[in-house]
Amino acid sequence: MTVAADRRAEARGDPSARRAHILDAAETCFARNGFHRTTMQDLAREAAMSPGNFYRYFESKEALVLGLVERERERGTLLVAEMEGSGDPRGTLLGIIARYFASITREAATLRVEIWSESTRNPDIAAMTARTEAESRDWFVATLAALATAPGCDPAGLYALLAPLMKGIVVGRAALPDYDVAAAIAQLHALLDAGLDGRLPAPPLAGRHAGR
Amino acid sequence: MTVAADRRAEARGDPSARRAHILDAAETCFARNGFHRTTMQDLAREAAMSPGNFYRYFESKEALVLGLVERERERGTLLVAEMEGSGDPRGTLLGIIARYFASITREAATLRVEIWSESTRNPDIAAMTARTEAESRDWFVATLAALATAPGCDPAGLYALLAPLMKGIVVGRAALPDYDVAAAIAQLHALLDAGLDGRLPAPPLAGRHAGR
Amino acid sequence: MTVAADRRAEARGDPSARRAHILDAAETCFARNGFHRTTMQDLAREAAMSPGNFYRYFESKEALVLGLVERERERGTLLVAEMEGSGDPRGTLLGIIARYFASITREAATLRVEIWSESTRNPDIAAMTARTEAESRDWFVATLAALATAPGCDPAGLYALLAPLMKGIVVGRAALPDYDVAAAIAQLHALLDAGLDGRLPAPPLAGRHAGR
Amino acid sequence: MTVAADRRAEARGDPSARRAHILDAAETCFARNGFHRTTMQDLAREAAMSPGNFYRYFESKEALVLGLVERERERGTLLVAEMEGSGDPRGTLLGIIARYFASITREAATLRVEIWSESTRNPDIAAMTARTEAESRDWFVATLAALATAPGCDPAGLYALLAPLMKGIVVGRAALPDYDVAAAIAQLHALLDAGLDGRLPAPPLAGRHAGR
DNA sequence: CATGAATGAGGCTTCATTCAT
DNA sequence: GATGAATGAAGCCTCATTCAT
Repeated sequence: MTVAADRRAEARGDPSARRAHILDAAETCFARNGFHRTTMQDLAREAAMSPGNFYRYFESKEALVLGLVERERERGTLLVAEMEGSGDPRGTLLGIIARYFASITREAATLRVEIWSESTRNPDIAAMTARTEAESRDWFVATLAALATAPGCDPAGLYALLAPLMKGIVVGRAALPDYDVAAAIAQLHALLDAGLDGRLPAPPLAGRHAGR
Repeated sequence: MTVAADRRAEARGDPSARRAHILDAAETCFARNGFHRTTMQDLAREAAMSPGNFYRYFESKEALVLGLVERERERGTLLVAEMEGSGDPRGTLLGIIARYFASITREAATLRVEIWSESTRNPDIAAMTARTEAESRDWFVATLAALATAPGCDPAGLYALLAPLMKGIVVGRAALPDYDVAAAIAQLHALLDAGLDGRLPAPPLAGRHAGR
Repeated sequence: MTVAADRRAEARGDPSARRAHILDAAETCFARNGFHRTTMQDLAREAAMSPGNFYRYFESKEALVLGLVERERERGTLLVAEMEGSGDPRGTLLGIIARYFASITREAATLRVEIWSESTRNPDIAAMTARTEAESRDWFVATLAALATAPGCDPAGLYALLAPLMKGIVVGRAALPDYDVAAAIAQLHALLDAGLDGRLPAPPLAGRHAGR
Repeated sequence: MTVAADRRAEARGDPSARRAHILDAAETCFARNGFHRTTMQDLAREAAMSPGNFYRYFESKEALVLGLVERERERGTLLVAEMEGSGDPRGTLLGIIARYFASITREAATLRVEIWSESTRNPDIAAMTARTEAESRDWFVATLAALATAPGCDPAGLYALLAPLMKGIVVGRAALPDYDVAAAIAQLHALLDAGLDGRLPAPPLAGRHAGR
């Protein structure tokens, strides 16, 4: 299919393709300049579309961020489902970590931090972020439990370690130009192995089950 | 200096007290509503000061964030110096972690994420953040080395684990309403102990040297 | 023509039926929300028609108001002609007054005020309004003259009283939620009777001839 | 006082002078082009003021209309109070009618119709219009009662005639270029005299007391 | 003929910054 | 020094109108 045909197909009818196209542009712009420094004009230029047209697909500029977060969540779900089909649980786990935290581009990391920041101001985004986090935790804990190689492994406890670790790596990637992601990931892998092997000491007191 | 004297100094022209007062207001406002949603009018109200007056002490609204980050860095340096005087290195380490990551309020965490986000847009803030991070790392590595209880302890490697972990805890505190900070901190403490005892496996490959 | 046939004619291309259908929708929308607060999308929804289609029948949104005023004028002419066939001049007069001023709905009154307001901005509408007014005056004066029961009756003078009175009743109906139309109409009827009976004093000076 | 000094006095402090200045500009613009066709830029030009500055004195563009209506109401109250001091009730009555309905400029009439039209859309303006109407009615009825020269005079009934008559004259003045205000006013005066003399027949049925 | 997606000018409003007092 | 009224450049969004299908 030619590019022109592709454009026409996109331009015609299919609203979800249109939405996706807009979200692509928003992703690019927000990652590049941040939500607050991106104007609807910037977006229009990036999406090769008039400003007014956005509002046929999204209620407001804020709704674009929400759409972005939602799409990211769906993509995660899809990716997991896809990789789980491979029948290699450990590979899937490492793959997910790699995809979402290790080999993340600086722009993507920046966008992630931006979204966490918006989460603290916008209830809708906060809700979507919480949902993503909950789904992520459920999957991780289940997967860690399945991969545990020793009875001493505490999947929930391990996730309580992994989750902030992964988030912190994203922050480092975004905010520190010289951040050594590889080193952090190597440490994370070693930690993961140790955890699955039951070689990580449980914390002394209660509180070993993460979150609510 | 008494509080009254302090107030008087502030009421009259002591520029550094004035700056501090303004930064206090900025901290409050930015933590409450975020940088982009705080207007100079908000700031003026919070600081009980005319909007025009800010510009005698700070170049611009952006400079306020920079001032905030700088002050935070100085405060960290001061706090460390103070606590190290106690002659209890382990207590100092745990105290610093508690002060900056464990017992952080939600507002403070939010502000921290906000600043990380701004770091990705504003080179001055990025530089200041990088400097803070470098100083933090140096101190942590030195302190971990001093506290190591076994030859297998790898201070730099341990820091490569602790640093993102702590950042991630801040993100969780800020972006997830139900985040269980206590559980994460308990895990961190256990990890720290294990690390200092050399019970954490080093990552297989190198990667412990900074680089990109 | 049956309703079904009418619908079919409308569904197919009969342009004048199409125009009427559009004007119906415009009347509904403008009465409900006013000219300036009605969007072409609102109109499209009301008329069950695409926005673009309006422009095949009317030049612009403004032209719709003009069309509305014109239709209203024609309807008035028709109604008068119809009622005059009854051979009851007095009944016709009272009927017209009732139809146009007494039993007017609030929405209709609102629309009338809206149109007067637009008259002051749009020359085309002003011209149409003036024409309607002129025809109305001619008919009223002629009818009053025919109904006069005493030589002292001054039809033109009486109309100079009736015309603003009727307009004012419409304004009251539109702008004052608690306006008592019935009371005003009762007064108007009494006034009309008195005028036809020559019991109304002529104004001292001239001034009964139009002109500015 | 020089114009420059005047400008300075106006520019300095006094917010109510500033509000008045803005309302003057709004009155001019709204009368000239109507509320919906006047942009904040137009207003800014007319008021020799930047667009942003309006919002220090009025919440929104709509609030300007409300301010205008309110000021008009207050002016009416003031004017009445002033004229009543003259000790000539009949002169006061005729003066008020002249001032507000007879010698009204076309622009003023246009603005009045515009406001009636807005009344049907904006509850705040509707409330203010209703209040003005109520005060107007109270004063008219009291004044008519005081001026009645015969026991047969029905002040409330007379007002139910006068009120729409006056409104209708305003509509005519605004919407009909050739409207003969003088003739209408002459009729109104004659009607008023007849009413005060008890020479107007009461309407047959009840309903002789206007509105609620 | 009809559609409805798309356009893009322009409206209202906000807010960082300035400057006369 | 300090004030706070004023500025004016954008920013988000709406909506009459067009035009490819």
